[in-house]
Amino acid sequence: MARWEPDSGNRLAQAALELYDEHGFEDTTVAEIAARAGVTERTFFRHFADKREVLFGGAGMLQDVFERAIAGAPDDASPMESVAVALEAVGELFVDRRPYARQRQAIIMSSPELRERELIKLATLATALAAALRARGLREPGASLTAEVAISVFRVGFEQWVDEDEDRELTDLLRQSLAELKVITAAP
Amino acid sequence: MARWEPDSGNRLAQAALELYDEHGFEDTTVAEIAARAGVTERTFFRHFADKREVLFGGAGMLQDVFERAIAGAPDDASPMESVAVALEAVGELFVDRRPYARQRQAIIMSSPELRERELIKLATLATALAAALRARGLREPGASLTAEVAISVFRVGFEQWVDEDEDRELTDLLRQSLAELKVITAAP
DNA sequence: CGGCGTGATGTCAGTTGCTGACATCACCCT
DNA sequence: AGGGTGATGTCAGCAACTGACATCACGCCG
Repeated sequence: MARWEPDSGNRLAQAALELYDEHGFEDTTVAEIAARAGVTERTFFRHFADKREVLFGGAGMLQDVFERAIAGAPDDASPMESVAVALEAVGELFVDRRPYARQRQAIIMSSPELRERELIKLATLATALAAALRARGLREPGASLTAEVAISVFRVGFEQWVDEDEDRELTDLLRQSLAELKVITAAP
Repeated sequence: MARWEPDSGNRLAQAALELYDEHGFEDTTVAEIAARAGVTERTFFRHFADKREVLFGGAGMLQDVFERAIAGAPDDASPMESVAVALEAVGELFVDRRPYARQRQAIIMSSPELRERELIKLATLATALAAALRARGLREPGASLTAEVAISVFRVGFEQWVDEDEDRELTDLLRQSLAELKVITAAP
């Protein structure tokens, strides 16, 4: 018999999500999370760098999909075309995830500390995208600018998807957000 | 005679800047900052919400200039034209400030915690810009998208200005960054 | 089969960021 | 002259995080 229940990392993440939802982020203590997961506070900090990080386990996957899509776009695709390709791929990633995304987003938006963490994750993502675009031959500052813009389009579309009541697909909203951007920047 | 030396807020900000520069952000303690400024730790927290905030006193002014410029742009200016106007105004704000901006930026970039704070300041700024654009009649999601893009252009230009060795004006780099954006989004 | 390294966890003590409650006292206004 | 006020000091305390060391099931190797 195992000395401890397995999967303590996931149990901690689940417990944290529940408690942040029930009592709010600031009013839940790491000790409470650990207790609900059946481990020690120290164990929490062995799995997650800090109290915020426990909500951002999926960031790596998002970045992977984004990077791979950029790298895999047709060789002759323009920067904006490769962004469009990437946004399609990312849209797929969230299919059927709206309830979870909504709960998580509500928690994040309720706490400035968590918003900060979310922002740095997106900024890191933008940095990775810029590198992927440079690998395709795009130069600075165009690469960074394109990457930033891609993230902006993603963010605006994503927030709409999470907030709105209708059941439009994320992919649709991302396409629409991108189209809107082109209209705006094309105007004199 | 005054009971205490005046201007403790500024003294604290100055002491913090020095110490963050000398020993690094993580390795300086609020007690040290307070000691150098000749006050108590408690007084530090009366002036600044936390250890990071002491570096961001200027954020309010930046936001003011941005908002006023958007609001003051010609009535018939397109969204991108009002962004251009705002970037001009903001460029002026930093004239002769490069040494300070450089030192501060080096400190911020050296610490993830400080980068997070910087990002949320820019995000707040973007929110304010979106509101200013809506006040001019622009609708969502165009307003948010335009605001985000304006911040991206600012950020990319600003970082170039801080990093590069030549002595180009911030205004020039912002104009160039904006032009680059238009090229990118205009391509198919 | 038995010892032995290993990895995940527990235990404990300590530092630091940050907060609430209350005291002090120069200054200003009346 | 007296009372109010604002900026500061003092103190106690919680919670986030860290380093050092102990424990012990498991699996490998001889």
